Order: sequence, then structure tokens, then C-alpha cells
Amino acid sequence: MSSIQPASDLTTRARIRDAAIEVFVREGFSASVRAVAAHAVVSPGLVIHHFASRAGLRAECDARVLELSRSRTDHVLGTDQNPSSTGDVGDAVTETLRSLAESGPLLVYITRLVTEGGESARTFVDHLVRDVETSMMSAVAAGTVRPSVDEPARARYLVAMSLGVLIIDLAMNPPPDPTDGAAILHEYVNRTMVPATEYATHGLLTGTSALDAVLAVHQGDPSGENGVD
Amino acid sequence: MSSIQPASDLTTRARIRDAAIEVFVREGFSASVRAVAAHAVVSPGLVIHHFASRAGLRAECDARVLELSRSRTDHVLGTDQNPSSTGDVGDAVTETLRSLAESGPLLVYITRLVTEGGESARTFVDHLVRDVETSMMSAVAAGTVRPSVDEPARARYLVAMSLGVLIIDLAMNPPPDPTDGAAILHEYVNRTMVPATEYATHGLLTGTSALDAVLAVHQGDPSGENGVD
DNA sequence: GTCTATATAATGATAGAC
DNA sequence: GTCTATCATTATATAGAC
Repeated sequence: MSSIQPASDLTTRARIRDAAIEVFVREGFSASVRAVAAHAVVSPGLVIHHFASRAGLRAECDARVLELSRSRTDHVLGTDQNPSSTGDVGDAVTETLRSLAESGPLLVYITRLVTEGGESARTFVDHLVRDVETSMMSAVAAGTVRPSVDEPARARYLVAMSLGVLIIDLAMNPPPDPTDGAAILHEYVNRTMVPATEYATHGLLTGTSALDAVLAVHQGDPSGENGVD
Repeated sequence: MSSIQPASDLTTRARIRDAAIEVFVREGFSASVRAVAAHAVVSPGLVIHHFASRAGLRAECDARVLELSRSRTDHVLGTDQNPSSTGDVGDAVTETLRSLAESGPLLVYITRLVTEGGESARTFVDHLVRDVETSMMSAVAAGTVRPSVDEPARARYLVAMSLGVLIIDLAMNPPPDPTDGAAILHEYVNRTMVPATEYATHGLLTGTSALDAVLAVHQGDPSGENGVD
């Protein structure tokens, strides 16, 4: 499946919105209203007529993408946690990316959204962090994942890692079709699976001196106010 | 030090270029020639006169940033490897980021450059990957870092991780002054030090079944052609 | 709802005076 | 080298016909 919905059976307004999402994925958020109109095969004026302004169109696209990603991850992660987990790195993140990839352009749209920052980005990331924290907690309880001295911070770090590595991978290996999330994720996993799993299993360092030093500071100063620079 | 060079003692051409770097850091690469001219306190025409086109100016900025980052990391990493390493996560990456942060706007410029992709981005990342691979090899020889089944892939992954986490951190926590690399890095380290060191020391997982499974595929198919999806 | 035509602003780039 | 003035293009957005 390469598009969000079949082009028919949608209001023109929805068709323009979906066309805009695809154009934003292909050309970036700097794409013009004209480019969107051309892709939706309508006049530029009609785009503005439906969304009042370019910013309005953009906001609607963001909202749509967040809504789609929300319902998809809710479905995948189920009522409690994911039962089909096979010990992958970072359950909730992996499952969320997989889920986003299934609906074509969502994956790249999200990476652009997150990179740009702003409120929509924070909404998405915060939600994902919460999911990851939950899935980590149950994985810790199940004994498959080590506990952390700071579970919320680890969840944040895991999300930043996963999204960040994906963003760099996309920048270094531009996909032939940015709207084909499945193919993108497939290549991405191929390129990163070995080092990612290795890192998740054993870490990098042989000793604990670095961690001991960091934890000493962290215990005495949990607010992180007096960090190392 | 918050700027690249004292504003005096530079040719106008160099002043415009440095002003452009700062404007690109503050407003993104979509900043106009006029905005650059205003910041350099010259006319828009003069900018074009010196750099022929907007693309020419941008290319010169990229080249300048790459040159600066190159000479800085060469200096920091020294003839062989970094002797002042204190067991931080990813020697060469950490030292490179620290070095970039010292010259004000470089840090954020690099993150924008890498995110955008393209040739300059690949040049920078490839060079950094090579540095990391070298520093990892000697850390492995010294016994402080575990060996990897695929050192080049691990080096790539470590670079993607470090830059990626920084990019997400910047997007989620926009710095008050994007040209103050030192402050940005300080905050970044404060937010990520604990989970990053924890992860680098112990990884995430308690068992090796995931790694075993991945390595089984990797051994039989080193090209990565037949990856898991 | 949808279009064409247009107003208005901003952009990159040029020409020529000094 | 540097400026002012201007052109050509493109952008968003509006007005009004159908």
C-alpha cells in the first residue's frame, strides 16, 4: 500500500490534504501551494478556498498525520503491551515505525515533522516516549530488558536514538520513493540491524568506570543541574 | 568564543560569508539573500556580486564549515588518537562535537547540513565515520571497548546515533541562542549523559537471543542483501 | 464548489552610477 | 568595491464569474 486511502471516495478537501502530505514528503515543507494544487489536479485558488491559507493546509496535514499515527500505534500496541514482541530493540519504537511505514508517506512525513521541531513534533515524540516507557517497564518486569536508573530519561533517549538514526539514514541514503515507507524501513533495518542489536545486547564499553562516574554525579544531583561539560 | 573570527581583519567577502553562516544557523537554509545582506550590513547586490548566486554563497558556506570542522577535529584527535579520553561514549564523536561547539555556530550548521543530506553532508559524515572507526579500533586494542562483528557498520551506527540524538534534542529543546554551540552542547550532555552512558555500558537487553538470531543471518549473508523485514 | 484573473509581496538576479 | 534602482519570477492570497 503506497497511499493513505484510495483516491476515490474522498471529498475534494480530503484529496487535496492527502496530495499535500505526499508533496510535502517528496519536496519538503517548503513545497508551494501551486505544487500541491498541481498534484491534486485542482486550481491553486481552490486549495486556499478550502484551507484559508498555506499555514492552514499545513496544520491540517500535521493533524491528519498525527491522527493516523496515533490510531495505528494504538492498534498495534494493543490494550496493554505488544504480545508479538520477539526481543527486537525497543519494542514500542520498532512497532511504531513499522506501523507508520505501512501507510506509505507517513514515515518520512514524521521524520520531517520531528526534525523541524515545534508543537506537533513534541506532541508526537512525547506520545511515543510514553509508549516506550510503558513497554520498557513491562519488558523489565518480564526480565528481558535491564532496569534503568532513570526510566523516563531512558525512554526519551531510546526514542531520540531511533528517530535520529532513521533521519541520518534517510539523509545519507535518499530513498528512490520517499512515499514508500515499507521499502524505506526495510533498507533501514538492513543497514542498522547488526550494530543496533549488538549495541542493545552488550553496549559498547568493557568496564563500568564511566557509568560509575556519571551515576555518582547523578545521585548527588538528580536535577541534572550540575552536569559535566 | 561565540563567533568564528573577530569581525574586523576580514575581507568583506569573508565577512559576508560568516554572516551568512550565522543567518543560516538562526533561520535555516531557506534564509534569503536579503537577510544575509542585512546581517552583514551590506547591500543585497554586493552579496550576489561576490558569490555570483545564492547557491554560490551557500556552497562557500558549506565549504568553509567543512574546512573548519576538518582542521578542528584533526587538531583534537591529534596524530594518532585522543590521549585525553576519559572513557566517554564514542571518543571521536564526542571530541568532534565538543570541538565544533567551541566555534559557535558550527555545531548547529552541521546538524542542518547533515539533516538536509547531499554531498557536503556525506563528506562530513564519511570523514567522521572514518575517525570513529579509527578511535574504536584503538579502544578495542586498549581493551576499553568491546570488539564488534562489523567495525565499519558499528562506526556508521555510532555516528548516526550521536548526530541523530543531537538533532532530535535540538528539535525538542530549541536553544535560546543557536550560535552558542558551547551552551547547546552543555545542555545536550546534561540531558543525555545518564541514559547514554548506561546504554553504552550495559546495553538494553538481558539475553543474547536477539543478537544470536541477527548474527546467524549476518554470518550466512554478509552482504546484508537478505535482511529481516 | 471550482475556476480564471488579478492584487500584492517577496524573492534572486541584473545594470549602471559612483 | 559598493551602492541604488530595477527587472523578472514566483509566492500567497483575493475577487468575482460560472
